[in-house]
Amino acid sequence: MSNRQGSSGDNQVLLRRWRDAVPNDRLAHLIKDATRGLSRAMQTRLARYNVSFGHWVFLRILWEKDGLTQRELSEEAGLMEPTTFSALTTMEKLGYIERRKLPHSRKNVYVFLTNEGRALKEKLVPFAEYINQIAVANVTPAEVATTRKVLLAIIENLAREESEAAGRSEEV
Amino acid sequence: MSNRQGSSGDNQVLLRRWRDAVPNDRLAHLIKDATRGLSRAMQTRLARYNVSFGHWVFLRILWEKDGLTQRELSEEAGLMEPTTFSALTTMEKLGYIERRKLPHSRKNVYVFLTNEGRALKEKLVPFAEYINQIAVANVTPAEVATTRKVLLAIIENLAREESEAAGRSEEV
DNA sequence: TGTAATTGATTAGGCATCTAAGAATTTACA
DNA sequence: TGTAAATTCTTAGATGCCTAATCAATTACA
Repeated sequence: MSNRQGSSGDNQVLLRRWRDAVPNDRLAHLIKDATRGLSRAMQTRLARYNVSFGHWVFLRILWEKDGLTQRELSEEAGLMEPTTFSALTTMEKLGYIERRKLPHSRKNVYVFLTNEGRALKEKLVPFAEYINQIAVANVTPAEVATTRKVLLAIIENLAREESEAAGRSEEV
Repeated sequence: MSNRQGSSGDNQVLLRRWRDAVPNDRLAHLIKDATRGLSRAMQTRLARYNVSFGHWVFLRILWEKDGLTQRELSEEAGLMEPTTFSALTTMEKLGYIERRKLPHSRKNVYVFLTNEGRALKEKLVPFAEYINQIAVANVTPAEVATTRKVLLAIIENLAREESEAAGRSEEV
C-alpha cells in the first residue's frame, strides 16, 4: 500500500482520527476535510478534460450566463479579482473563453464562452452529479437538509461577526 | 464599502447567492464556503501572533504530543509530506519547533516544541474556541451532531469510492 | 466643470497545498 | 548476507487562493 493521501492506507488513519476523538472544537477540521475530499474527487475527473478545479468554478457560472464582467464573475464565484483574473487568463489561453471589451465601456472586460468552453458542460456536469451522489450515499435527505442549514448558518454567523469586528478595535 | 471579500458588502452577495438558488448539487460549494469562512476567521487572529494557518494545524497536534516524526505528523494532519516539510521548516526558523535526529535512526526526523511554541497554546486555543462558538450560534446541538455525522459520512463515502476507483479502470 | 472618490482590471508577491521524482536509510528475504 | 523493496525526508515545480498596490476609466459633487 502506498503512502499517498487518498490511498486506502491513509484513509484508514484519516477516518480513525475522526471516529476516535472528535472534541468539540473540531467541526472546522471536519468541514475542511470534507472540502478536500470533494475537491480531490472532482479534480481527478476534471483533469481528464484538461480542466483544473479553479476553471470548473467559472465554467459553471458561465454555462448559466456568460457576458459577465470579471468583477461580476468574482462575486458570483465568491473569489477575489486577482484569482478570477488569473484563472480567466489561463482559460482564455486554453480556448474555453474569450474576453471582449464592449463599446459602452473602455474599462469593463466581458467574458464569453467559446464553443469549446460551452461543449465541456455535458462532459463535466455528470461528474459533479456522480460525486454528489456518492458523497451523500446512505445519508437521508433530512440530514442533508440539516447540514445545509447548519453550514449556511456558519457562513452567515462568521460573515456577521467579521463585519462587526471590522467596526470594533479587534479585541477577540 | 470596499470591494474586499469579507466586507459586509460582499457578504451580502455571498449570502444572497446561497439563499436564492441552492440546486441539489451545490452542497460541495456550501462546504467549501464554510471552510473558507472558518479559515479566514482563524487566520486573522493567528496573524496577531505571527502564526500562519498552516502552522496552527501542526501546533495543535504537537501540543497534544510532540516528538513525532515528520511522517507521523503528516498523517495526523492529513497532509502530504512536502506540505508538512515546508511548514516545519518555517516553524523551525520562527523558533516554534526543533527538529532532532535520535540515535536509533539516521533517517527519521523528530519534531519537538520549543518553549515558545508550547507557550502559544494558551494564546491561540481561545481563538479557536471563540470562533467555533460564533460559528454555531443559534444552531442546536442536535443539528451540529447531524452535521458532524453527515460530514463524516461524506468523507468516508468519498474515501471508499476513491480506493475502489483505484482498482477499476477509472471510468466515472 | 474640474477635482476627488470609486470602480474594474491588472501586477507583484506570498502561503498552503499538491504531484512527481530523487536521495539516503532501513527492512525484507532469496 | 547482498540485493531489492519500502520508507522517510527532501527538492522541484504547479495550482489555487489571498493581500497590497498600481493604473486607467468612470462617477459624484462642490
